[in-house]
Amino acid sequence: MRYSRQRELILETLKNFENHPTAEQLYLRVKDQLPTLSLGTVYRNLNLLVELGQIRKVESTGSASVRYDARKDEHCHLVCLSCNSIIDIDLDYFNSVDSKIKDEFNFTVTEHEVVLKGICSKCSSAEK
Amino acid sequence: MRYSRQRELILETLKNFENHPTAEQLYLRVKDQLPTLSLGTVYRNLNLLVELGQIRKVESTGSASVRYDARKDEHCHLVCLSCNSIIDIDLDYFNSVDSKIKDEFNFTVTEHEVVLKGICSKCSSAEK
DNA sequence: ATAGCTGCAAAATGTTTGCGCGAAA
DNA sequence: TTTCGCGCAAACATTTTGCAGCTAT
Repeated sequence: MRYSRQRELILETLKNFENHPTAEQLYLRVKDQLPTLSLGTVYRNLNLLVELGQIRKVESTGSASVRYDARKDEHCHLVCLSCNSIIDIDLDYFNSVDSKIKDEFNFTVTEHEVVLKGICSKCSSAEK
Repeated sequence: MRYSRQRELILETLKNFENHPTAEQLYLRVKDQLPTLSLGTVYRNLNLLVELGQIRKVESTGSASVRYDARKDEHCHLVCLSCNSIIDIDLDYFNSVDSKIKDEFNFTVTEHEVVLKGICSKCSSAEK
């Protein structure tokens, strides 16, 4: 794979993102530093980076578009139904589940997509 | 809500589906019995039934489109990466997780979206 | 020099919606 | 008779793709 400034900036910007942005949000922010950037390039590079295992997709967030996550390791997401923020949490809880599923269903788990939805602490204190 | 033959057939057909069909797949099958049916109606009714809690959406399956599930209660899905079949399993594993998350993050979990991907027993025996 | 990557625009895909008609109450 | 739901088609939103030119190697 050849170097490209676009890809470098896309990855860099994703890493520095406070949230888990959509392709569009990422596009807008990278565009500030590289105004000729096109949205197609963002999609192409995000797909590439996912294939390379350098970033991850976050699905099931309720939003229409896929969100991206610069964390490489598998983890869970808490999605706040009120403010739509996403909190990352570790996944140790599920280590035991895989072998149980292997025993019971003879199904070999290789990937976990876990999204728990609810109300975050900020929203639950604000909501009274 | 007013009765409609379309909605009745859509729900009925979903219940009898062997898989977890997409809106399109459901549309094609219901159309056999009601050839004037339109795809828009299928979407409208599926959304309605989800709101009423009579069916569920299955997201994160890797497929581009949402799949629907006639099971009303929360449960987990095992998605086979080889044959794309989806297996339903119960979710007792996670009951303990919610309170842990409440303690640790003060986040109140109300919905679980859990998809575990891997290789099903049929595919793992076929694949050698 | 020559792949490979980009920008652009068009296409593809999945889902929603406005409208006028027909059907349920 | 009065709504509500339908069929149809157009609109919409997101993502992918073909192509011609530019850029890293």
